[in-house]
Amino acid sequence: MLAEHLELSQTTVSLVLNNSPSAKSIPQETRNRVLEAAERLNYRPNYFARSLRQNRSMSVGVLAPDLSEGYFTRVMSGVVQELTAAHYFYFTACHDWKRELIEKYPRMLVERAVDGFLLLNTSADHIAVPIPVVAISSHSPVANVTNIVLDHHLAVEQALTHLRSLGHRRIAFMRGPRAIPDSEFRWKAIQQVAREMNHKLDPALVIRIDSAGWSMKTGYHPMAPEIGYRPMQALLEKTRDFTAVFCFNDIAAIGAIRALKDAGLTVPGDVSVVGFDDIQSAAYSTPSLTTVRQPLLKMGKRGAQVLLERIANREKEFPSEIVMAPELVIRESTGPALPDANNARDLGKH
Amino acid sequence: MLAEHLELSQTTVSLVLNNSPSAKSIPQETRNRVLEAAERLNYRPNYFARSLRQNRSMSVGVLAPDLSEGYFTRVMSGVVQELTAAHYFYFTACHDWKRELIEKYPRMLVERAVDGFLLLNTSADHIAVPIPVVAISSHSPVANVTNIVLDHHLAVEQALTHLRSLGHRRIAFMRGPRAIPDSEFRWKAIQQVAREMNHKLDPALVIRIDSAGWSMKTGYHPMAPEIGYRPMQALLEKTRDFTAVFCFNDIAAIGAIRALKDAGLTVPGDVSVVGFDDIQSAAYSTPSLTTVRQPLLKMGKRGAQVLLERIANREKEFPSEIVMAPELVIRESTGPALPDANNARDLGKH
DNA sequence: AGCAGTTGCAAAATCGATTCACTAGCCGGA
DNA sequence: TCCGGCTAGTGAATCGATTTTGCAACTGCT
Repeated sequence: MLAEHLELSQTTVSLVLNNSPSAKSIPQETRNRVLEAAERLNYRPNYFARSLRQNRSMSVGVLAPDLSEGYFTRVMSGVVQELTAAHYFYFTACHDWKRELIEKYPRMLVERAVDGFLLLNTSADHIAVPIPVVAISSHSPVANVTNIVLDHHLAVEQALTHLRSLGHRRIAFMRGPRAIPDSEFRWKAIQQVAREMNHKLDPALVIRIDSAGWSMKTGYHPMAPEIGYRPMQALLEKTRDFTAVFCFNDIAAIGAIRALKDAGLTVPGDVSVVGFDDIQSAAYSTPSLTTVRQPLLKMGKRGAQVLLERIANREKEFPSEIVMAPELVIRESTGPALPDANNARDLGKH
Repeated sequence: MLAEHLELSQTTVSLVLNNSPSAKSIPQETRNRVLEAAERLNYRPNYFARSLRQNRSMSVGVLAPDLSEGYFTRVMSGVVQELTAAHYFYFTACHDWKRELIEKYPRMLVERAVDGFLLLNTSADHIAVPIPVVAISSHSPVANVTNIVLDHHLAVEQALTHLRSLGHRRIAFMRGPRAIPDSEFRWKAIQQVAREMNHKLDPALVIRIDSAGWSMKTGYHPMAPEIGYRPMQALLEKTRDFTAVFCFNDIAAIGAIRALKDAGLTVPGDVSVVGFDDIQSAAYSTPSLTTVRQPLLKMGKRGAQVLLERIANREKEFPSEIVMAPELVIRESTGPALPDANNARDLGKH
């Protein structure tokens, strides 16, 4: 503010520059003088001083497992659109699925005085902060947290309806890693929808991404199709009595397809594969993936919007859950079931 | 600090908590009293007040084109390791190759009082900020900027030596997008190494990622193999008189491979393909990619280290360039050249 | 003229730390 | 005794804004 000492008091300058309502008594001519001087001297208010007084940082913390391409990028691109429009910036912290970091980073960011918190794919259960929180793809009914979730029931319904209408009855299901909040939720939806559709769920056809000594904590990389390759390989060793598989996400689907090919099966000829998310490469892999698209961009935007509203109005009540609709994208990896083709081959081996 | 008014003066408390050297005259017993009270009351110094006084924010700005999986993730994971160890956080800003944003974001972040700047894959040319800057994969000799670069001469040498030792002589080269600083640098290296190795560069076999009305500004997505598919397709329409192609990056290589397959050629049977970067999926695509690995993690770590040093010591002189060594990773996408095989087929068409 | 209400601005408090300048008390040596 | 130096702190300035309070001058109304 020193620069302005040439003319008026700090008060006046502050009122004018912030276009404060109580500055209505200041005549246009004085305003112009101030604005012109600020422009000329390239005046920028000190961020710390302002934040100290107003007690807000105009920034939020984003807590995510990692910076993976598929999920993170897409969601963040929606988030950033909203934040930028509101003149907000964000700190990113990746917890790498480590419990210790999941608890430490929120504390550190609160000390950094972030105005709010955005959780991506991370359970809000163990996060206790005195600021607004919005969790995307988490399902914890925690007080003061708004969850932005996908309608998994609808998602599963779309996938299953598609597969069954192609004649598939023996369908394998791939469950997600325990650490990802959606995993359990998706599985519950699968069970319920199967019941509703009178579809028989065979426990022998259920595989897990993080089974058998393989978990997020040991060398998990979200972009590694390995997460789908291994469980599919394991399944194929036990049985080939299925004509379709519903994968936990697109990366896993790509890995599963490779495992199927390596086992001498064709996709979608012998086995149809459905992915989840619709990441960019889903359209580009061979065969291109039929997949349940999550409106990730929209989820990011909505999440950021709600967070900003919560920040602006800390008293108001906000919904604890906002549900978004998925959309089935049909591409090359699904096709009609060859009736009992696999079954026959399987029997032929005996 | 109010809480501490129970006992001592602000000064004392501050000295003790910061373990300041001038606190040597404070007896251990008093120290303990202060520390114990701070612990008990869960005291956290106000970030703004402290930053205002000390005039540093303990955070840096990261300017990148986008949040793509391949490059960004890998580099940032190195960066974050160093920043976290030094108790720094970072703001991310993605300029999406828009000149306007490339100039705007640095200004905004300087107003946010970041202590330094990290540029990823972004030219430092148009960035004028009064704080330390480290640019990773930029080659602009700008004052006060340290560039962390790859040894492109060595990189090209490794790739070319590999291909030539497999018998390849007719090699196509894919140039990168103009907007990416490495593109021009890589191309210069290719020209020079070719000269040194007596390798004939045929202009008819040089293709560009952003040729023909396709640039970063129109729908570019770093994860879209399309960036390699289109130029390869265009090349194949003109000639098939080549046995290998050296792609600008792995994503483009994956796209190029798909274009080759769609044209009825096999990889590496008919054409060998070399990528660049060694992103995660390079090892998982079919065929797995032979590629020049950039030590991205190390580049990120080194970049962050230098930036932190520059911040800690604003006067000292720092090198304007730090060069890192690449490493050729040989996988399935390259193989021996079939002597004149493609040539023959090409002639056969006439 | 007298009083209320508005206009146009300034002084000073405030936000919560860090840091500079000082001092009271005590001890030891000249 | 007197001075210097050490111990164990304290008081006040400072960082740079925002915000509260105050107040003189003017305007308008009766």
